[in-house]
Amino acid sequence: MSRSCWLMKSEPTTFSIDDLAAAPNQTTCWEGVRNYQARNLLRDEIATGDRVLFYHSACAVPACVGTAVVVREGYPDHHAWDPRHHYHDPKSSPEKPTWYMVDIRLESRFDKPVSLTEVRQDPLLADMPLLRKGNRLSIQPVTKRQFDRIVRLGKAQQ
DNA sequence: GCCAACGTTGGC
DNA sequence: GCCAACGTTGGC
Repeated sequence: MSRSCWLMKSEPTTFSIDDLAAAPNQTTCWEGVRNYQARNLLRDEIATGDRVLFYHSACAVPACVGTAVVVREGYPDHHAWDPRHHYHDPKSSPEKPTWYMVDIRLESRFDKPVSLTEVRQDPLLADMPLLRKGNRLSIQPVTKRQFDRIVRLGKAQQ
């Protein structure tokens, strides 16, 4: 039973890896996913102990900036039930939750960001879903090999 | 700010 | 079930 690897996107203006580092226990719930494909991953696939590449999207330099570990498996995103919450969704209820989230804890911040450009230039990373045209999925599967490669590229000394 | 790609909604 | 309209994502 090996741990799976994932890439999770976040807009740094909304929630950056610095925000994760500053959070209590350097842990956060990955709230606000409102896409069914990503929801299915959160609910059914992502397990405690899985590794996560933390990716900054929609910013000046889109890049992988660190890693995290899943510390709590999929559970209902209760923010969807709160009418005053930004992520409110009337479709979802405590009886029949539509949306799920996991908790992740910071594992490492890279010495240097591994930019999208750098990922694109690396032949070992050519198959990453991140590079597929039009791909907007905010949670993506990553192979162990791809994960390890990016972690290596994020180190100051290689 | 632009725009391509994609997901969702809703009329029919 | 089809598909046009609309909203969102995210690189550039």
